Amino acid sequence: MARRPTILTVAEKAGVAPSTVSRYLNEHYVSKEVRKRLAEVIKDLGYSRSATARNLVLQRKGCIGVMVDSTEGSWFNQLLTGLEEELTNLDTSLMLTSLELAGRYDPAIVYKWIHEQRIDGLIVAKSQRRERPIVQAAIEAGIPVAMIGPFETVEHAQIVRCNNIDGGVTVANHLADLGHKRVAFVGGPRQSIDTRHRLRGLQEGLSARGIPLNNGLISYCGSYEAQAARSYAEEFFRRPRKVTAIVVGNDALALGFMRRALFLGIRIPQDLSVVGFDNIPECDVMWPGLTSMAQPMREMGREACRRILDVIDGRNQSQNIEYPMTLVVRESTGPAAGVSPE
Amino acid sequence: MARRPTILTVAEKAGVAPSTVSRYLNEHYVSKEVRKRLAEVIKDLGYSRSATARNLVLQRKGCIGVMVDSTEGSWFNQLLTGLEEELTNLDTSLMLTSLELAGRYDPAIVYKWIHEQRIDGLIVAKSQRRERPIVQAAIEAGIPVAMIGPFETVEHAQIVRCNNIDGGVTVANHLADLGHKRVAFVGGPRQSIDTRHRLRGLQEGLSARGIPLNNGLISYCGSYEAQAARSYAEEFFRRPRKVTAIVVGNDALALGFMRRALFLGIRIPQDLSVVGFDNIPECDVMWPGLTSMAQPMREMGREACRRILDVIDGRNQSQNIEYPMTLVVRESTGPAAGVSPE
DNA sequence: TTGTATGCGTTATCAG
DNA sequence: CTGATAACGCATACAA
Repeated sequence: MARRPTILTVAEKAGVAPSTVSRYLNEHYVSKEVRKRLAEVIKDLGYSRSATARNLVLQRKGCIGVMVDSTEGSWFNQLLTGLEEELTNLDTSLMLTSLELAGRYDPAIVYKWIHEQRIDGLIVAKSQRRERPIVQAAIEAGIPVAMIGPFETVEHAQIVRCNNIDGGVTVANHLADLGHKRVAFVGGPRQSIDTRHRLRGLQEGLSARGIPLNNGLISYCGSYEAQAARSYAEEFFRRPRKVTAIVVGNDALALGFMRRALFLGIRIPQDLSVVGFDNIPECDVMWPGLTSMAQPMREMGREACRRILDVIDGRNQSQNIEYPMTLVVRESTGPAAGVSPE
Repeated sequence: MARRPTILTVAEKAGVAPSTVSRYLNEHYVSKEVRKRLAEVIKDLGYSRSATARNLVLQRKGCIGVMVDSTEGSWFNQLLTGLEEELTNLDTSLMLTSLELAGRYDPAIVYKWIHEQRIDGLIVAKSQRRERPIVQAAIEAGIPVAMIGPFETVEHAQIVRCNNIDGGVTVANHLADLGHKRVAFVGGPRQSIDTRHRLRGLQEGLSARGIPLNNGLISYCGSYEAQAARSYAEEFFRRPRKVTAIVVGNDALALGFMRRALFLGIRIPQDLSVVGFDNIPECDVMWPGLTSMAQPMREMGREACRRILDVIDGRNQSQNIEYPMTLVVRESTGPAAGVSPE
């Protein structure tokens, strides 16, 4: 098999210097004729430049790292689609790690990436507070960082998130429109910025419609794991509460909650309407389907990539961006009827 | 910020030649004393070798491509975890593409990878027949290929799959143990090797227990999309069929089937037991949970990586490997009671 | 506008 | 066993 053509092969065949070819490739100044000739030769030869060599001289890795709590869960899946789309365009590869690979929390891999300079940038998906030191380390090492839906805001990092407050308001209006007067909220971790914003929006929205959401109706699961919501549901249905709808911190929790509710024979939405956040694909798997506020995960993933690469290429970039959420109505919400659970 | 140390820095500080350091790094012959000295210097300096430079001289890319029908769906998610674990160890990055990114079928990206020599190896997850030309192109280009659960067998590729026949037998026994005498099967595409093997195992297993599974009880959805199973369920429940259990080609289909069944008011498993294959996480989201035959996706992903890299490194590798499946019993299967649906 | 020369950090070949 | 030296394929400063 013949060796694949290099920049020298092209230069020779076109009768120009290698550096001219390089300039052409990088869209620097080249005379019109030469440009045309090169275009032809390159097509003839089927030439394409070596990313490896290019990265070597540019001191790059051609690879960005993606760090996530857990790759399980569809939240990440959708994000990945966006990353994939953008990185493929940009001819950059990916290193992936979930921090809970071996079942326990182990950020060592990411530290290794940082120290060994394996990555050109770091994307942190849904970070928690405990990941803060890693993010700091990356920033201090000069590695551009983008955070998607972070637990808390971080300086010197690109932040990509949703407008969870508006999302909460939208949910409030949806429920109010259906005639609900007594609504409960159960969040994930109490400190989670997402949970807090969603709650705040919900409160504002309900309040504007004359519906109170006082502390007695607010509680937290302590985590975003479905299991936590199942336990919570157990307790929720044990003691009678006069609510006709419940808003849950995210879909994973909402689905866990619903599952237990169905197990207990609760009818959804006749006895209780349920709303989640994130619009993960599982919302559609369940019967009844879960009404949810969607994040444009795919677009957010793409944006995070673009920003990272902008920073790498020296194009500066504003720090924050917020996407709107959109309501996806399914079967888990319906008109308020009786008071439930009884 | 100081430039990071290179092999030259190390060589100088240790008073040896760069080539000696290289040999040390690659575990070639080096005297004991020198080895010890180098170990120290390297630790002192915090040196780590540049993957880019190494790849350049070794004519590698340090990246393997992963191609999948669709990254949506948890089947892939679990696989990814395995890939991630192994690639991180091996210091190799990833390029990912689903063939249906833009909603339509577009294998152009993979052809580009192959042509531009962007990847050292290709992992094909759950290929369909239409992907055959791409796989062939990769093989002809000399790129090692590993296929996970392929639609059909391919020469010169590493094949990693499950023993679906035994899996079918296990399902048969599970249902027979529960007292089911009339069992139906609904597969994905009729030609899918997975569907065929699962059916064959099921037939063998049932037959051994004296339960017939004749053609009248066998049908196909034509695809592995949940939507297809919903339509199928619609029809299935329209005309009375005297079966107490149904085995579905995979979990995505089984969940779609169940969803429609629940919508129609069928009680699972009292009226009908349902079994799927793959054990995707959604099995646990649903109520009732779906009984399913699990594939060790994570391990299969790791194995595929290892094989690819073995081939790259010149270590030959046998071609096929088959993993056992394990039964995960949830709530969707129960004792055969009446005859359903009525 | 284009060509020349040099370096990016490794590995491999071949003497010593 | 170890040390020079030549690639690997490209980008850039500088000279022309």
